[in-house]
Amino acid sequence: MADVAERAGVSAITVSRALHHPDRVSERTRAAIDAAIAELGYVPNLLAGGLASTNTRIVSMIVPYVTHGVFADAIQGASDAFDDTGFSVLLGNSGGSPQREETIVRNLLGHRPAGVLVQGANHTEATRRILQNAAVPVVEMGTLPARPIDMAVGYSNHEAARTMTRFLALRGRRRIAFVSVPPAENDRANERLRGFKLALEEMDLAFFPELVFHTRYGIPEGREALAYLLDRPEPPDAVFCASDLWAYGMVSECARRGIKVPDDIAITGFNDQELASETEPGITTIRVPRYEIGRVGGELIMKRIEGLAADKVVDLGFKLIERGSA
Amino acid sequence: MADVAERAGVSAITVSRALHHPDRVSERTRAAIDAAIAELGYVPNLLAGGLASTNTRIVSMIVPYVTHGVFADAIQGASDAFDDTGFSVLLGNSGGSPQREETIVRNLLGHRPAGVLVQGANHTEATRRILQNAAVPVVEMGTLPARPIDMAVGYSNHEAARTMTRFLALRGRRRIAFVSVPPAENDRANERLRGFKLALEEMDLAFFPELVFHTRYGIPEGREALAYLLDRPEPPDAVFCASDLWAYGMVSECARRGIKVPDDIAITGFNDQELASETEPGITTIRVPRYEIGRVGGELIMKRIEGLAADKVVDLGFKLIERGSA
DNA sequence: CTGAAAGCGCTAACAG
DNA sequence: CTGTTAGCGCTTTCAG
Repeated sequence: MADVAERAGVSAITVSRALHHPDRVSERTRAAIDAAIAELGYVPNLLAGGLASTNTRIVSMIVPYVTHGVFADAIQGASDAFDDTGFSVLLGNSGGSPQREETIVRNLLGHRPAGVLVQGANHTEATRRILQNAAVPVVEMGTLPARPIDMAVGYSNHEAARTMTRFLALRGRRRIAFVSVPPAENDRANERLRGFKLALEEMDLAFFPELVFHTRYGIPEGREALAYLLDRPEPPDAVFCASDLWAYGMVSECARRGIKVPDDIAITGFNDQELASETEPGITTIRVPRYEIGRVGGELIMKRIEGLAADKVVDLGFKLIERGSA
Repeated sequence: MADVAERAGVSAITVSRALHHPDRVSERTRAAIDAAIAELGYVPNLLAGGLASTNTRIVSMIVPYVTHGVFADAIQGASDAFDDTGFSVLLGNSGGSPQREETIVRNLLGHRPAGVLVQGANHTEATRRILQNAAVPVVEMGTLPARPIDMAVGYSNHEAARTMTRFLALRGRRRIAFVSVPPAENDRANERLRGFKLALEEMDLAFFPELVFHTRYGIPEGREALAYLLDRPEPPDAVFCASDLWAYGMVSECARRGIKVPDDIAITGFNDQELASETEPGITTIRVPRYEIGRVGGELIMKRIEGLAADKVVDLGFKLIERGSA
């Protein structure tokens, strides 16, 4: 910056001002500075700027996996929200472990981000404390936490699961299976299970522990889940899948086995990914605002950075998409 | 850090050493410092550290889209490569535009990353210059550029497309259609088209401009492409899809229309995404090292940061996966 | 509209 | 093994 200043015949602070508040600098000096910057290929050192101003253009974002379509969409949403603001996303992925999340949060906060976006509300107590003390806007994404760290944007996994389960019950289903990841790992999964159980209770249906199947994400895993469930002494007449991938595997496996969906068995998904409309019949599922969660999360952060008031908890809702598999 | 030093009864530099070179500090003072850090909840300011040492633990990564599975895998790979190193990924997404990429590169370099990972080799001249002058390791991912900026990791899109096209020709296909994004946008697409044309020539087959279809990524777009191609006066006997999504749409559309794959028409994909094995018949496609590209890219950066020699260009190869659709 | 001085929080280099 | 000094490149504050 000193070089630029010298070449433009001004002091460093004037260069700084030309960069951040072009209107506070005369047109002539600004032109000279711009020319000098271009000639020298000057790239401002954001570390120095951030240090001096205690004020960066970094937003940290922590997700469990980048490869899971739901989170990739959220990252894209946040990234888009920062378009043309000069803000960038500093990414961390926790692999779904609150312990790793804590390590990552600690590390990412070292970069003094202007805000933090974090997936879910399942944090260690230390993570909560650290984030609260960080004195930057924090958005928890994807759920509506009872006790938000700061802000949150998402939808109610509990209500979504409840809605879907009631839908199945109202269609006359009596033995509803539940397929999910191990709930200990994952607060979304927990919420969905709670909503599922509540709906069963409300509809006077029994909960069958032997019809609960935990597995990893994936289409083949859906097939395995179906095989397992059909092997029970009393198989289910419906399956609530907590992800479309499993539902896809099941519907395609049913086609292969000649099992009629939804006549013989109803199958529902979750997330409404691109796949969900590709089976025959299409998968009845819950559409969630994957991209919008990241986008609105980013916007909430930006609002607060600009000193504006921002909502504490934004419920983006969900939608039951009926396609034929239930 | 001053507070920590005071509380531990040492100077700031000793705290710094305890953090970065624990073995250069006596066990007692280290314990005292660790205690002080824990009590105070001290989070080191990486901006100050980076400024003082001209040495950050940030690696910038620029991809066209986060939501495209291929790039999401690469991000995950790079992120995993940095596990337990304290390095983080600073993400930029260009939307596929070299012009936007230039803006992003400029911005991300301001954070003085220790390395840069960038998708593809299709950059503006200014981007090339800026990256070369940045004096940090740079890895171009996903292609094997003729004129790499610094390092590269990927596979030959040209050879992959050529291999697949020859495969179709050897199976007796004569009128091979080509479905891709508009090539101007995208160097991978360009490379694939070149490989496709070369193979046609080698196999004494004609290239039919009317059998080239450009569209966006997506399953429905695959269906549209198929409809278009079947509507030609002389329809193709094979379709080379530059992405599995289109191939998926086509194979499922063929099933719907009662067209026999591969007897009536052969269909091939590219990337080997999860979908590719889900159609009936499965999609014959090119498996590319999506995750490994990010992973190895990250490792190359790390090697160079550690002062080790690193390969200039790493060819991770590709593999033709034969599944039945061709 | 422009500048001088001071300092952001840390680490390199040198000393002891 | 520990400390002192100086300075990284920028912005804040206060002047002019």
